[in-house]
Amino acid sequence: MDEKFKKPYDSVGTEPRVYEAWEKSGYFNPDNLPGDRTEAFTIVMPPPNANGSLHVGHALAITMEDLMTRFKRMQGYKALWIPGADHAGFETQVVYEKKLEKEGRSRFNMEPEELYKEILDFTLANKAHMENQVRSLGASCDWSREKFTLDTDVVEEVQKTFVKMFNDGLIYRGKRTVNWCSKHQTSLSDVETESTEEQTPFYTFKYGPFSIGTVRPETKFGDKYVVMHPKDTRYSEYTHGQTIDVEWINGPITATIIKDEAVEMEFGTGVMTITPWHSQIDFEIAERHNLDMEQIIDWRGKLLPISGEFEGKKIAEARPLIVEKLREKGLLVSTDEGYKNVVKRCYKCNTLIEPQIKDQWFVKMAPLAKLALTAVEKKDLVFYPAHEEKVFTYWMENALDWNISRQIVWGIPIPAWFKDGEARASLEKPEGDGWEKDADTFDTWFSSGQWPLLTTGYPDGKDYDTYYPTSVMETGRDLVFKWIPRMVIFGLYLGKKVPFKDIYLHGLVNDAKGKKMSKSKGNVINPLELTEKYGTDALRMSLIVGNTPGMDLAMSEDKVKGYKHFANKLWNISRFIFENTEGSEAGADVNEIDAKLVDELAEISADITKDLESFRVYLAADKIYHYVWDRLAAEILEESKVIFATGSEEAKAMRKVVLISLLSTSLKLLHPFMPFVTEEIWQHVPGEKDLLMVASWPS
RNA sequence: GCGCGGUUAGCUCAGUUGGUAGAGCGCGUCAUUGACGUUGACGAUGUCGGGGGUUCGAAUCCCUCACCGCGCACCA
Repeated sequence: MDEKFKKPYDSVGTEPRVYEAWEKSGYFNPDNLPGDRTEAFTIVMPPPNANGSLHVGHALAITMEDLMTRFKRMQGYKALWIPGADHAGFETQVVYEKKLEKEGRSRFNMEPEELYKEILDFTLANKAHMENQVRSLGASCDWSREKFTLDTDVVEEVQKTFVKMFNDGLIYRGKRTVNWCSKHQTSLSDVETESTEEQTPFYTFKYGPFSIGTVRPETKFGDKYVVMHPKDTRYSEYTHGQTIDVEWINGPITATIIKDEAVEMEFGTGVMTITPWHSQIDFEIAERHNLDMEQIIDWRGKLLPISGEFEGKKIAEARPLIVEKLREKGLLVSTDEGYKNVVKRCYKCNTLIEPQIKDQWFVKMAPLAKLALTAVEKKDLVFYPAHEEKVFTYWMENALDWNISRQIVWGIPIPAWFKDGEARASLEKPEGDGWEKDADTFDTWFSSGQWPLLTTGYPDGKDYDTYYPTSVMETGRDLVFKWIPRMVIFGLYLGKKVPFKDIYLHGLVNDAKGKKMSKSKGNVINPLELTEKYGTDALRMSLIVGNTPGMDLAMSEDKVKGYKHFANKLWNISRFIFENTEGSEAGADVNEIDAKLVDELAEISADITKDLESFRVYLAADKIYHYVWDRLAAEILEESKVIFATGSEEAKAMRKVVLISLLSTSLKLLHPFMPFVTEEIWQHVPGEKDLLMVASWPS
């Protein structure tokens, strides 16, 4: 028996050595796997954002994906797990801008090329760091197939997709309302904004013969349309298109009556004026009636000359002054301080989103969403937990056209060209003079939405036929309406098949008290500190056991500690077995009692297999844990002590054989969950030569 | 406002097709140098959120209410 079994299990000394052995074996790459393997099992790693360190949520994802891959690899599949990294356009640019800010710099004083170069260096350094963290979590992914969202071939394919969609009429250039962040100077998609309910004073002003309500007096300078419901009898004396002269903020204006059903008769006075440039609903009304639209607030969030004396003032500063002016003019009817309304903020900097009209590229969602809905109906997509299907369906049924233009440098350039109001999509500059390149980049989701295709070599790479569609998508629950639909849509549109069948969604990892981790609360747990202290296997078990899909997990250090004890328990079980079975090997005949022990474990193993195949990994892990501790250690080993002390030579010999068999099977069953300690012990099991990671699954 | 989830032991949570309530941690008593400084044995604590229904039987299925959490939202 090896001397090291006389000491407690040393995870720190073991893990890097074992990982190196795995990597050297080449088995992470399915092309090198032993045996005759025909069926593929593929997982694409949700590419972590290459702009920071891994958090516990990543550790959970890596663990889940790794255990699925290891299980299938042992079952004899061509198991492929493709790692990657995401440049994470806007996210990374925000991180980098904060860094610049600390250094007293600003991106607005930099040449775009210079900024791009700096962010690239920053990202690549983070990416390398992150990959090592993924390794330390035991990830058995095929590094030779790793992809980065800014790899040349990825960029090219993403751009081709844009051109194809443009030619298919699925992408259009449009002047439409966008979510504008005045701090970051870019438009944002709806999922990049956060809506919060806030208390804002609600003002009612006199507007000619009407009373109109608003929470945003600063947008009202150009309001020259007054809108009411066509069926509102209170205002039946006014007709659509009629003009009236009213006294307003900066003097008299001529207002036009508009009748539109978008107005709620019950709300306020049932009359409103509209600001099409700075409101989605107003924009829609204006479009229906072909009304003028005028910008009131500039891209920096300051008032334009139309505001007269308020020109150049920021909204927050101008609002009370405008209210005061209207009051002095006798136009303020009332102020409701307790009014609550929903405002949108930039999800990164919390700046109030200013709706603005801007020329952007939009993806026409309706026909694509329909593809996704059909796939759900046909059960081509299966959600774990099942109820997430409803969330997915809701989003697909209510999909708004998707703005994919971003006014930032950090991203994949949009291959589009403009000349005299004409817009073209093309990888090359169109023929003729005067074409100007679109300076915008794609929304990150436009590239990551194509990730299952791009990582498997769409459209004609060597892996594409074998590994697309992939088998499982494992990711966070919050991505069910952000990332999943986009992958499904691109998969169906480009690849003609759903990109994956099973969708496993894990919940959030919270702190021990169940509170969301955040830097400001100071309760963030660094996974690598836990692996140093308790071992990666212990961390992995603590993330899996009792963690049902879709449910949030409370992460307590005690739990991790408990599984460190378990790793050591397994270590000592092995020590006992190795000490008492010198010279024996599994495979010889056993008596009836011992055969029953083998059968018992075979039954448990079949049960665990079923759990794993049905994504009940939390049960599978718990079952093997209890077998090893409560059955193997507490009962079988104790009873073996008696046999070794007082039994016949024949009984002793048979018991030795069976103990090796039980240990060997237990190690296999535990391997997907606790790969390091099981692999380390496996190397000392008599008769086993190859790595445990490629041993065949017990049933 | 709409939607989704949760409510089970002190804490964190399991409970897969309805069949006399479970785990880990914590707590209490005792034992133990043992394959295990990280061990073992025994033990206590639950009207399974409230109410109603279906059923021979409900933590589990249906209805309803309450509270907690999350997501979405163009009522100015």
